[in-house]
Amino acid sequence: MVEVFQKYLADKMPLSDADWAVIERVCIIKKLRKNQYLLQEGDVWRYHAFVCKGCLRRYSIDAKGIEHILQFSCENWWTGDRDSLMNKTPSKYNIDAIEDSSVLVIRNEDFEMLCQQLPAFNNLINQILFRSLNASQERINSTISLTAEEKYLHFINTFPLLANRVPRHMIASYLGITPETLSRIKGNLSKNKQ
Amino acid sequence: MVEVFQKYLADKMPLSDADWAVIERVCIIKKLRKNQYLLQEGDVWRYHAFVCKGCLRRYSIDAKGIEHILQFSCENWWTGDRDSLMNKTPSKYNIDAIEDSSVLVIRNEDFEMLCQQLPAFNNLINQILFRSLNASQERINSTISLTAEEKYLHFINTFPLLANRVPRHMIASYLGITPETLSRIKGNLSKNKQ
DNA sequence: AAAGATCCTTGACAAATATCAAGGGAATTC
DNA sequence: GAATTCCCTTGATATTTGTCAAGGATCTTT
Repeated sequence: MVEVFQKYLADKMPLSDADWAVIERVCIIKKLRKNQYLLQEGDVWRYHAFVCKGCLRRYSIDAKGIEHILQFSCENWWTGDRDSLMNKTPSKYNIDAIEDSSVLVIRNEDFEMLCQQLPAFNNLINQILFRSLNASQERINSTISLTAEEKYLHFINTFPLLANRVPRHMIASYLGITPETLSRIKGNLSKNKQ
Repeated sequence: MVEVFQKYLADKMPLSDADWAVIERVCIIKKLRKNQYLLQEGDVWRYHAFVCKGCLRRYSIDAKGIEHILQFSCENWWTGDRDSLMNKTPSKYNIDAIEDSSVLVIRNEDFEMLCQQLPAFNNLINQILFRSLNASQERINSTISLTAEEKYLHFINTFPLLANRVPRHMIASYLGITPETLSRIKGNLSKNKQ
């Protein structure tokens, strides 16, 4: 499974055998069954996590017990809770597997060592941070400016494979609408397409 | 005006006279009048911008001509468009001043030089990035999980000074609701407080 | 000081979305 | 294979929010 990570890195940065040896040494593979937690609310998160296979979701549970999905992560995406990681505070989020998954995790101290020893790795991580931030800002923009229907269309255009892979009620949660509303939107779109 | 930036840096990292001399050399101060643009949609953004005095907002305009405010930035906050900056693409956003303001900008190539020459500066910038990302994620979470009233309460609790400083219709835009809805929410909250 | 522009609130009505309930089909578990 | 669970859709109704219009207060410009 670590080969997935190796290929991912090699696609994005120069990766010598020596570099890979340093990285491989600190990689830990976790296999998760469907519905199994990677992180539970209240725990302190201590890793950087890369999805080798499968799909995860990060969500919060509000005072009424309703789940709100903040993020999906499938192959080649990163997941975790940087706030808990950096501040060493209990996380407000849960991360669990939507299907059986394999996740590669690296402890934060090992990760920082990699960033110091391997400038190309550090640059890659900085780029990923930038892209994460930009994606977050773009998502805020679409969340405050689009109707529910526009949000759904934006989602299926942006993540077509994901849209066919996760349950509709989870997509609804991610979009901040109810499953019934999403069902009606899909019905309306089908009607108009004919 | 650059002293504001100097004090901000000194509060957050060790800052020798030599360090400050290197930084001061690449600082540019821009004075903006109320409503004057720092960035206009379609332009390519080329700076990192720090607000020394005043208040700015970053917003998009949708297909119907409606403004959606993504972010406010007042004293000691950073602003800009990293997507446009990094990809050298035309920005989808506008940034303008809500009141007369002074903004310190640094060209990206100078900024990168500072990050390379001054490790403490680089660390500070990384921390700021982390905090920006965490704040964005937290905002997405609250945007998909809270009612309009809860959003407003969250906003005035999180940014009490800002809430008294920017027009209500801009707060409504930032929260993704209409000014009329915000007015009714405020009225309801006043009624319930009695 | 007056005129004009902007901000904000309120009323009436419309539209979008949520809530609740029910039921059918598919997937999962035993 | 049967029972159970989960997923999804649909109908009816309630609630929240948006739209449009109007008017008063405040701020800005002349």
